Amino acid sequence: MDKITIKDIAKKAGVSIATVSYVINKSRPVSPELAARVNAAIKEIGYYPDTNARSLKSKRTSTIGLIVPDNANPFFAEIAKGVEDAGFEAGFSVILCNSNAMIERELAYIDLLLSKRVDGVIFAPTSLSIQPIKRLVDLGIPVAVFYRETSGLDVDSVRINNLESGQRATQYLIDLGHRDIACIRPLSMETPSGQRVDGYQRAMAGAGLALSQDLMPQGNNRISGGEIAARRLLESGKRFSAIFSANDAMAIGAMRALRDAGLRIPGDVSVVGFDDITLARYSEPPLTTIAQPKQEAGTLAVQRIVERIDKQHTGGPREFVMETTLIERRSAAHYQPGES
Amino acid sequence: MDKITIKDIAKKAGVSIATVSYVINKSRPVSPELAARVNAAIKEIGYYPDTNARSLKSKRTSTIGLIVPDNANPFFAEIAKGVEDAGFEAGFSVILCNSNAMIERELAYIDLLLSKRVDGVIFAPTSLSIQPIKRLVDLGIPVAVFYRETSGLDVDSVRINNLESGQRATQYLIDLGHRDIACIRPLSMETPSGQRVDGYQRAMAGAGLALSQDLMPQGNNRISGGEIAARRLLESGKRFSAIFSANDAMAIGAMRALRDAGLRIPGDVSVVGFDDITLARYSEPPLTTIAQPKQEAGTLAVQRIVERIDKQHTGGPREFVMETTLIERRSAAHYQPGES
DNA sequence: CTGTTAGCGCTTTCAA
DNA sequence: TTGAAAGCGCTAACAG
Repeated sequence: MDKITIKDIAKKAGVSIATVSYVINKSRPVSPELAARVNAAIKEIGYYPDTNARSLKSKRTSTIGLIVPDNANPFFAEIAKGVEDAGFEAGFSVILCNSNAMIERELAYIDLLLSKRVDGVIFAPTSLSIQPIKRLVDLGIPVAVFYRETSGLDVDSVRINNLESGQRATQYLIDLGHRDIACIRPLSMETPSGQRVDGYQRAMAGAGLALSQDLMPQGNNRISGGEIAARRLLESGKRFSAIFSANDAMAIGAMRALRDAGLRIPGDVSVVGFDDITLARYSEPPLTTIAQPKQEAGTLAVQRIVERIDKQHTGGPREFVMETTLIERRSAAHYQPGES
Repeated sequence: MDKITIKDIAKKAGVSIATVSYVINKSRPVSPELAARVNAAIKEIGYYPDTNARSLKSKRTSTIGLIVPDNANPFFAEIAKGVEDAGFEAGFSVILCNSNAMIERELAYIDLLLSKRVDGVIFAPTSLSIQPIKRLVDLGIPVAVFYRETSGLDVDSVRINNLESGQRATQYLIDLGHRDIACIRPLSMETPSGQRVDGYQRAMAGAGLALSQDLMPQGNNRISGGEIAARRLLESGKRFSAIFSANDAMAIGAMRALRDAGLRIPGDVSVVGFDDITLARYSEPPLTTIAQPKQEAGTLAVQRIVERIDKQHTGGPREFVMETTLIERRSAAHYQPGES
């Protein structure tokens, strides 16, 4: 049962291959009888048109590439899910590419996607470098990027307002009556989570609250980093009644360290995170945090890219800023004078 | 800057397109001078061979399809990661397909993958039906399946011994001195997690312990299902000092219900789960559970499939049974006489 | 309404 | 050592 082609079914149906093609694609009227014969043959032989051969002419592969740092990270897993789902809906397959946060691997995958002639690429970049994106743009491949500014390139971006959201989280704490608010920062400020810290600073300044380096320890963006940062905070001797953490993982680590030190949450110190990872809902106590749409981000990226593929959009770069939401759970409460 | 082809670079280098092809694929010796000219042209123009066109002749797409119920589920996310990683290593792209646990969507994706002429399919089926797999096998596409018996079809399977592992988990509890051991079951016994319950029963029988339907409530495989099941257990009035849950999610739900009822874990009741999901490490208390390799499963599936693609294996079905490991955390302890 | 045929970009005989 | 040319499976003029 070797490869069956359009020819086989043409012969079987007693028509020309052109006719077969036309009934398959409905790209030209075909008499009912012939159409019926063709369809019957297709069904009987079990024929699947070769989309690659088709692409050769049509210049369209109906395939998009998705490059993320790590699809096992729940955050990107959600995004990937959104992309896959919207892609399927729109008739596109998605090639899954993990960069493992290595720029060389991003580049390698881009070459591969280029060779596969994907119609577009959805990209969650690891670094600020525009090199990988530029490669794509220069070749005229539609690109959508997550959580980055478009930095002058003609690509679409889907992101949130990190600064504003960080500000809002902090303001929430301020509104709760907290004055001495610490902030657990990421290692680099040139990142999305770094901008959240800018938001923190802006909120503090807006409320006339003083900033202190001692109250802004850095962490590695993971649970362990949060633990260490919180311990550092405790050791500094500075008083604080609340913590805003630039991401949930560090917030959860911080809560653990706080509890280990005998502090109650939110009794002694309130904690607000950022991201709304799955764990946030199940942490002890459940974490109040800023949620950003993830599946929706994937969906939006697909829409943008399809618009470009279909030439519905040919203009310049577009930015789509998604709304974040503050999810109130149980790790933050009104300030109540006490120790610490 | 329109599509550039092998012709463009042939012209630029002043050679025939055949020569270009040969230097790209090193499929025939080419004089150093020509090779150099060609490579220079490729570099300068920025040429990427069209792998689809290539596939047309070579009958190989270097692409595999991965069908899972939901890549956002951490379990399948890990598997997908393993597949992607091993695939990249082996020179294969992977097309991500979520079936959303719907057999029609599995079928739809299979048709799509067939049309894309993928070299193989890695499949985590939703149902026991062999219909989807049969379609692939009949067309001679290499297939690897997760967590299912091969049921007579010529496919490879990568799985764990659920029965034995369930038995081991239960035996662990027995060895801890527990006699009255409950079991939270899935809705259907015709599933991998159902087999774990068979293992539970076997262990109980082996230890001469009686089974009771009251101690075997069903759950929907999610946290909520575990909560409800545990509550039912409590209401039954039957005494039990330990619970084996057919999966972690339900175990975590059960622990929550138990705590809400004022019971201490593992003081009053020990709990053992199955799967070792991420949450298990961070639950309160951290959950003792059976871990099954996930990324490794993905890697193994890719290996098997590549062996078939490369015709290194042409025999019949193969089963690869992976080892599970009992991860001792803090939700299970020695039996100590008390209430409940 | 239907069939013939020229490619799409590439690989690979077959000749030179 | 190199090139010409015949396809791979399909689409889409171009002719009937």
